[in-house]
Parts: sequence; structure tokens; C-alpha cells
Amino acid sequence: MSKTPPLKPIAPIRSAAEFARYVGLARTTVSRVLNGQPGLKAKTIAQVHAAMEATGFTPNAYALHLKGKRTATIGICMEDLLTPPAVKKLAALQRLLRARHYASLIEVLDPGHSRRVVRHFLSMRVEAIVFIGHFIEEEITQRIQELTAHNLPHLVIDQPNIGGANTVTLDRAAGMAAVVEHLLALGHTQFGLLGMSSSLRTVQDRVEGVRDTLRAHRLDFDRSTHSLDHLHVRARDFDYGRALARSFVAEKKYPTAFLALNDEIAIGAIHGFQDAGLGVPQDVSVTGFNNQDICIMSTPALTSVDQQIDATAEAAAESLFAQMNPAHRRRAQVRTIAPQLVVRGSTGPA
Amino acid sequence: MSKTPPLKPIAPIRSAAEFARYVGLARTTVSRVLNGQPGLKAKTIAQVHAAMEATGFTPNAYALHLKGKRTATIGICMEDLLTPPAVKKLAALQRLLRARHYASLIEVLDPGHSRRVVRHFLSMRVEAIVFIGHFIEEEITQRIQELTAHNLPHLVIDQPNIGGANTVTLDRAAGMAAVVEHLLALGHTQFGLLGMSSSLRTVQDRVEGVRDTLRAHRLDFDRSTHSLDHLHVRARDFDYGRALARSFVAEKKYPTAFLALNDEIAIGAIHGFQDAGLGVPQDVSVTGFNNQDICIMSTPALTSVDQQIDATAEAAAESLFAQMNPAHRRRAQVRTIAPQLVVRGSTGPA
DNA sequence: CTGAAAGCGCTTACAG
DNA sequence: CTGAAAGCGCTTACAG
Repeated sequence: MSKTPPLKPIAPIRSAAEFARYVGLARTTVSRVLNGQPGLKAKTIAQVHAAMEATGFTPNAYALHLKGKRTATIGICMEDLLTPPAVKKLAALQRLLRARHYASLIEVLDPGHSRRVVRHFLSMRVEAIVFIGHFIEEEITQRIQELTAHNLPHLVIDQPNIGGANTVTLDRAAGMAAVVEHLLALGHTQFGLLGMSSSLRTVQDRVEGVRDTLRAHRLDFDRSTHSLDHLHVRARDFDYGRALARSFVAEKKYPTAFLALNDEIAIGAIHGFQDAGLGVPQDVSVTGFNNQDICIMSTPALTSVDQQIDATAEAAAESLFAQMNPAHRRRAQVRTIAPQLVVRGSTGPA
Repeated sequence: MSKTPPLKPIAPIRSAAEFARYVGLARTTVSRVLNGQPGLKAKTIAQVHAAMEATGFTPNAYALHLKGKRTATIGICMEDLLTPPAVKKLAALQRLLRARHYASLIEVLDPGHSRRVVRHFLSMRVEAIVFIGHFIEEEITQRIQELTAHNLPHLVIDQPNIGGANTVTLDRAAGMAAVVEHLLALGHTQFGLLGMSSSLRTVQDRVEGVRDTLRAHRLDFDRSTHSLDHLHVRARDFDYGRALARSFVAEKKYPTAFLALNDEIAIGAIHGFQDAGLGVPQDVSVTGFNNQDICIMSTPALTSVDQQIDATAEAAAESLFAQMNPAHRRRAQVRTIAPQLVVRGSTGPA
């Protein structure tokens, strides 16, 4: 029906043989052009490139890699894609990998399915596997053992103490130490802990940071800290923080400083205290963790601990590149990132 | 040196031939077990599975797909991984794809490099390509033409009016119409527009929504709306909103209601007005767009427009599955998602 | 169940 | 520059 002949072939060219026939050259010659090999006439090269433009022919990566070309693919296993700091790490790392021409195969791991995810990565012959987030410790430990047995580079970001694993982790204890030092300097001696009663290692590390800092100042952890976490169910963090704050205010006596597990809980707590008529930081100080964008959006702005995500991603990329360099294979490396306290309006004198 | 022999072979098994030798069966038999074909003894099947567990052997996906097995991979091209609503759409879509056993190959597109990204997807023989975010219109239009020529399913999420493209887009005009209706009902007649002077289509659509709604109420757009966008450079949205609010307050007369491009600008504006001693919503009302989690964190909480991300992802997945079903191939489909106004404390009577 | 063979789409010597 | 050949790791008839 159409009277204008299509400029491009209707059926796309699917193989190098077909493509070579289209260009009018030998398969071998086309292949040499595609791979930038020397000793070819400029005219031949131009001819092939023009034909690629015209037809949109793309060599089949599956055939290429079967022939031995590297896949240049990194498998990245995420706990989820809904936790902003984790996604930021993913974004930063992916940028660095992309700059080195690595593609990223990203999968979200449903708990208990690490085996399936890793098998998929292995079948795709990825050159390394990265885990970002918190996973079941046993599960991940076993996966790492398998990867080590396969001699496949790996990296665990944000989950400390996986035996035998290469890890990059924020020094959460140091982050909490900075928070406590800051509050002690402001004259606070009684601390409310918001959402810190989890048995997760990343939470326990932080509690230890609090404990050690208090001890260094000759303060007893049990007498100086208070938690009402058991009174509420943690559903949405903001609501949890708000409810915890209200419960503290309902007590006869409550601490003057509150350390939250994360920024969302902290901002919820600020709202909870303000609802009850308390001033932040006049009556109580509140601190968060992660230093997300939301910290500047609350009133007052939230004092928080920055995760140094760029530094984390750079350490991660460096570890991966080192592991993928065959000359550099060594034993498991544990890298620690130093967090940074960012003081804002939510903390003040006791 | 080591006295305990390793339980697993030190060199991982890399090919089915090697694996078959290890199990002590013919390659053909192993292949049939792996592909769940009938007519095999239970003992043989168990033997092969045990050996897979023991060795961690994974068939090479590149060989499988060369033999004709589907790649079951979808290419997803993101504008970036730093815009929360875009990442939420990615997360929701990826969940739906994963439920259907599709893997996602995610790439971030640096402006001007769409050709490279699409070529990579094509070489990986993805079964469909999805674009999420805002891209250069000409560039994306051309890519879509190429994909259509290749008969490859595609979908553009969030970028309307790409000729010939299958799209799923939020009805941004309807979102703004709902905002304006809400404010008109509260008695507002003068509106400040915050960050809406962009020439991007997604912004223009929204301005049109405002214009049409005002017209329906016999109000003139130019006399009823005001913008000071030109006074400031848009760097960080929160700061931009705050600066815009301050500039409005500095004028002799300013509107009673402010419509922001997004939640960050809106919350910045709330801070700006409060800095100047104005009450929100007593003196001025402020609205956002996107209904992000931050909306409940500001004081007052922010009235905003919800993007209905789950509905968007479902429409997207449905479109992709329909396109990938060979029986259902049709002409380009444009799907529209209806947004929903969420009223909170930042808007009140004029 | 086995074993030899063909073939998926490529690349890479090799002889012309 | 060409053309025939081997081979990457698989699957799938096919004859035993």
C-alpha cells in the first residue's frame, strides 16, 4: 500500500553472516572491522560503519562472550530499592562501574532466595557480585563461601562481620560516638534511645558506640540510657518516632537528649515532642542518622550522621577493581568508612 | 600443606561436559535432567541434582541463549537513580517483572548517549526496553523509531508526547486542576507558581492544567498567577523554594496560595514564609507535587498530588506483557494515570 | 540411558 | 581482502 519504500530493511538483520552479505564483504572482514583490527582499507571500514548505521545491526553479545570476550558485567544484589541511602550507594557505585565500562545486573533479593539470585548471576558469568543492604547473616555467609570457592570477586556493603567476606562498612560505632560526644559537650547526661533495640548487628554496633563513649566519660550505660521501644510496633518510621516521643513525655521523668536509629524516626520524634508542647532543642535535643535530604526539611533542621556515601562507593569500586585484577587477588579485606557528624538546629544545651 | 581435603573441587566446573564427567553420566542425560525432560529414572535425577549442589555448576546463560532460549531480560533505561519518584517506579516495575521471571538490565543514560545504551540492550537481546524519566525529546523519539523498526517492545514512562511511542504518563494537568480547584474552593484567587517556568513538557502540561481550570472559573491566567522564578537559580530545590518564598514576601503584594513544582520546593517555600514570620496556612497556603514521604515531615504537613506509582507500574507491566505476547502486537498505546490530591495542613482558607 | 553429530552467532588463525 | 574451518558451551533429534 505504502508508496515510499522504507529506508531501512523491514526485518532487522540478526546475524553477522546476513550483515556481511548486506555490506557485500566477507564475514571475516566485517568481523575485523567490528573489532578494530589493523590492516584494513579506510573505505572498507567506512562501508561497514555506514551499513551498521543503516541497519542497526548489533552483534549478539551471547555469541561474543561464548567466544571468550569478557562479559564486563557486575551483579549487584540489593536488599530493596526503597531505602534511600542504599539506593544512593547503588547509584554512586553504578556510576563508577559505568565509567570503567562495566554493565550492572541489578537484582532485588527476597529473603531466603539468595541462592537463586547468585545462580542467576553465575549463569550470566558476572565478573563480580556486590551485596548492598542487610541480609540474613547465615545466608549471606554461605553465599560468600561459595563465591570464594569459585574464586569470584565479591563485596558486601553495609553488612559487617560476614566471615571471610570483603566488606566496606560505615563505622557506625564511631558515628554514635560522635553523637554522644556532641551531646555530652552540650551538658546532656540522660539519653533516650529511639528504635535502637534491634538485634541487627548494624544496630548493635551503634549501641556499642554509645556504651563505649559513655564509659569513657565514666557514665553507666544502663543508668544513662532509656528505651521505650517495646511500647510500640515499628511500622512507618515517622509514626514510630512520633509515638515514642509521646510515650517519653507521658513518663514522669524523661531524658533531655534523644538518639534515633535514623532520620525518619528522629523527625517523627521532633513532631511528637512539639505536639506535646515541648521545644526542640530548648527542652529536648534530637539526633538522626544517615543525614538524608529530609534533615533540612524539618523544623528545626536535624543533627545527623553522614554516611559518606561517595567515599563508600569509591572504596567499593576500588576493592572490586583490585579483586578483578588477576595479579592482585589476596585475602578478604575489611574496609571501614568514617562517618561525619553534621550538627544542625535540633541539638542544643541541656 | 593442608591436611583436610576440600569438600568441594577447588577449580569450579565450567562446562556441562566437565560436569557430566563428574557425575558419571552422558552429557545428553545431564542436559535432559537440567531441562526437566520426561523419561528419566528418579535415581539419575537425584544424582544430577546432588552433583549440582556439590559443585555449584551453573549452565552458561550465553550458550543457552545462543541455542535459542529466551533471554527473559528487560532493559530499563533510567534518567538517573537519584530522583525518588523515578526510583520508586523502577522498584515497583522491577517487582512486577521479577514476579514473571524477567531479569532487569538497568542502565543510567547520560544525555546524548541513548544510542550507546540501546545498542547495549540490543546486543544483550533484551525482550523489551523501558525508559523511565525525562530525556531529550528528539533523542528518545529517534530511539523509539528504531525500536519500532526492529519490532522490539518498548515503553516510555513519564515522558508524554513521544511520537509513535507506547507511553504511560501521569495526567499532570489533572493533578494541577485538582490543586487549583481545591484552592479556589478555599477562596484563593491569586496564585504564586514556584518553579513552573520550565519549558519541559511535563512542566508545561501542568501549567496548562492551571490555565484551563482558571479559565473554567472565568479567571485570567496572567492576572491570577505570578512567578518570580527568574530571580533565582535552581540549584537544590529546597533552597530554591525558600528563596522564592522570601522574594515573594519582599514584594508589596503577594498571592495567598503557592503552587510548587514539587514537594522539595514546596517545603523550602514553607520554611521561607515561616522565616519571614508568615503562618502556613493562616497567611499563605502551599502545595507540592509527588506526595513523597517528606510531605508528612514538614510543619505543617504538605498538601500534595500523589503520582499513583503502583498503578503506573501495573499499567507499565501490562503494556509490556501485552507487547511481548506475539499475538497482541498493535499500534502505539498511550496510557494515562489519574493522580490523586492529598490534602494536608499546608492549605487553608484564604 | 549413551554417544556422535549438527548448529546457535560469533572470532580467529590460516592459506590463498 | 576472501573463504573455509575450528571451536566457545550448550540443546536436540537420532540411532543404538
